[in-house]
Formats: sequence, structure tokens, C-alpha cells
Amino acid sequence: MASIEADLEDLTARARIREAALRQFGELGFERATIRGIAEAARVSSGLVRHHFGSKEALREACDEFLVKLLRRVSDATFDDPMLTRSNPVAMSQAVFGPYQPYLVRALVEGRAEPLFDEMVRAGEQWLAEIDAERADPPFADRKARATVSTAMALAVTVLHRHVSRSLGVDVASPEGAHLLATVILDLHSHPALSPERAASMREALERIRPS
Amino acid sequence: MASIEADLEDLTARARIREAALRQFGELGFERATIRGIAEAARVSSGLVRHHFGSKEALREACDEFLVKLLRRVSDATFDDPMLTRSNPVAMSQAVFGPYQPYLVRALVEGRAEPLFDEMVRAGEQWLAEIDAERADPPFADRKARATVSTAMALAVTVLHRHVSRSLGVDVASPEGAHLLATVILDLHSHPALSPERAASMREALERIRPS
DNA sequence: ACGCTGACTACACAAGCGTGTAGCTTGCTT
DNA sequence: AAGCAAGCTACACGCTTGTGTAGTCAGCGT
Repeated sequence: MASIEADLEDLTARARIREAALRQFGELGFERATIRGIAEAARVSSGLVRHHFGSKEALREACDEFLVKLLRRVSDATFDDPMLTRSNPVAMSQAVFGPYQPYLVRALVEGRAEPLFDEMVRAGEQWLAEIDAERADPPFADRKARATVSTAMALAVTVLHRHVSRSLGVDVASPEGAHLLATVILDLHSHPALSPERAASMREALERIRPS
Repeated sequence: MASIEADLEDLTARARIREAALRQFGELGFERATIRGIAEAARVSSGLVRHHFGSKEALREACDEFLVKLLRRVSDATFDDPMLTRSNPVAMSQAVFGPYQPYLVRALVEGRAEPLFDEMVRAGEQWLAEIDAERADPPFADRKARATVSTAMALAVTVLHRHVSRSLGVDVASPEGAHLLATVILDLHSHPALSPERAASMREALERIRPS
């Protein structure tokens, strides 16, 4: 996977602006980032930003679109290569998100980047299909609903990385943090928090107060 | 639990400003919200906002502080009353967050509201302690680390509520959505995604590439 | 050689922002 | 009765912002 951040120098001005915007939007947020600041980071005039992208909002849309395309390509590539996903999924997802992680986190929290989330749900459905095959009792909710919640949970650590890193005492972006995180997730995913009996009784209580 | 949003009318001006700020910061975000807008919503002059809170940033800090105190009180109250937590934890957490949910989500994502997150971790540790008692094999990560990640995952649906609601096809804030969500979470928490053998082999692979 | 198109810059503008200041009212203290 | 602190308002300042306009320059097809 070629480092995309490497030498911004030989990119076209348009690409440099987009990269700068991705970084500034990610670090500062959309409102605190300024066109002048982005232009400066890309070493162009502020007018050129407008010339290429029209407006600040359109620039963000171009960033979204670029990332969705990029991530679709990356996910297609990694889907064929199961070796990668085996080793350390946590570290891998960080590698995939790459330098755009702050931007993506903001986009996701604001409800944007729908294709990214939806694609993760789809991948989750396939993952669940395998598990369901060896499952005795029938699930109580359809597969897509379970994949949706699983996806949100999978993104939780990335979205709340500041709190998680602070509480863990180690940056989850560091190798040590990624390792610890993977260990924890492995443990959580292999040990149900609820026994079948407990779950049954709670489900019963839940049905008793069912709305609809 | 008395509805706090009910009649803003008879609150002091200072409290009205704080409530308005909480809502505007939550709906629009800190930067897009304006002192003038908050003042208008609180039906006071913009100068009074400054008079009471000093600056926009100080106003936010006052909001944070207020919420942390409020939630500590609420959590203490619900801790004694196990009946509530039994019924529908999802609906309950929404009730606890109350009208401040958008504000809290933003605060959490930005890494603020540390006391709130930390308290949830502590509650998670107690929860895990009970589970660990009836657990055969020893956990591979300490309890706090597992509680931290669990907390993040528990917050995931709230933080990413837009995507979750969209993907689920029903608003998670609605009674139907909360019911569906509770069902899904119950299912996920009572059915491990990884078999013990699978987990063991993955842990082995993980140790083989251990950093440090 | 001409001209045109697109990359690119410099500069100006209007609006909205947070903040500062001066002053008015109200109610309690002495 | 006087005074004074506190709640509250009106208004203006200066800055930054996104955007608009005019113009320069290089490359290229004809």
C-alpha cells in the first residue's frame, strides 16, 4: 500500500488542495478550517481553491467523494487478500483509514459518508452469515440489523479514540495500543456478556413492555 | 424523573441561557452556534450572555460542568433502582441523556466530558466483575481495559445514531427503534462472534506479531 | 503568429462573528 | 434616604470569513 501522504510536492495543485483540505477538515473540523488556511497548506492562492472547487461546501463534497472512491478500491483489494485481515484487524483498519482517519470520524459522526458505513454493514452481513451457519438457535433479529449494530460497535473505538486511549493509558494508534486493543476485542468477542438463560429472561421482560 | 426541558419560562435568565446553549451547541455544533442566536433563544440580550459567562468558551465549560454534575446525580439515583435498568437499558440510557444527547455526543467525540466516560467505565468494571466471577478461563486483558472498550461500544449506537437509524430503517430514538435495538444487543451479547478455538488461534497469531 | 482556454493570483467587499464599553434599572444594605 | 452591587440592554469596534472580480501567464491547436 503506497503511502499517499508521501511527497505532496509532485501532486497537481488540485490534488494538493484536496489533501490539505482533508487534513485541515479532519484536524480542525469543517467550520474552524478556512479556505485561506487550506490554500496556504497547499501552497496556492485562496482564489485557486475557489477556481477548482467552487465553494467551501463543494470542496468538502469533493473530499467525501474522493474518500469513498478510495476506500472502495482499498476494501476491494483487501477483500481478496485474507492474509491481511487475519493478522491484526485493528491495526489493519487503522492502516486502511490511514491519514484520513480524523476526517472520516467527523464525517461518520455527522451522518455523512453513507457509502462507507453501508459497505461495512454489507461486509458485516457476510461475516454474520458464516457465524449463523454454525449457530443452533435462531437469531431474534434479522441479519442486517445485527450487522448494523456490529458495525457501529466496530467503529466505536476509532470514533472515541481519545477517551479510549486515555482510559487505556496507551494511544490506540501506537503498535502497543493496537495490540492491547486487539487482545481486548478478541476476549470480548469470544466471551458473551450474557448467559443464554439471562438473555432469555431479559428478552422476555423486553417483550412484555413491547411498544407497537 | 422531572422533565427538565419543561417550561423554560420560570427559569432564571442564567439557566435559560445555559439551556439554550446546550441545545444550540448540540444541534449546530460549537462553532456554528452563535452567542446572538443563543441569546435570542433564551430571550435575553447578547450582552447578558457575556455578563454571566464571560466568553463563548467559558459558556461551553459551564455547560460541560453542569451536565457532568447532572449526570452524576442521575446515575447515582438509577444505581439504587435496579428495576429501571432491567426493563430496557437502551431506552433508559436515552432517557438519561435526555434532551442533551446531541450535546453529549459532540462532547464525547471531541474527547471532552471525561468524567462521564470514566464513570461509565467504572460502572462497566463492576458489571464485568460479576461476569468474571462465573468465568472459567482467565481473561487475557485486565478488567479496566475490557470495560473501556465495552463502554465505547455501548456508546457507539448513540454516537452514530444517524447511520444506525438509517441502516435499521427506524429511528433508534423511537419506541420501535429502541425495542429493535435492545433485541439486537441482547442477541449480540449472548452469542459470541468467535468460538474459543477460533479466538485461541487468532490470539496465537496476534502474539506472533507482537510489538515491543 | 494568433487567439483562446484554463491554471493561477491579487485585491476588494459585505456579512457575521466575538468582544468591549457605557449606561440604565432593580433591590437590598446601612 | 443614600448608595452600591448585580442583572440587564444597546451599540459600536475590529477581525476574520467566504465569496466576487479583474487580470496575468503559460500552453496549445490552428
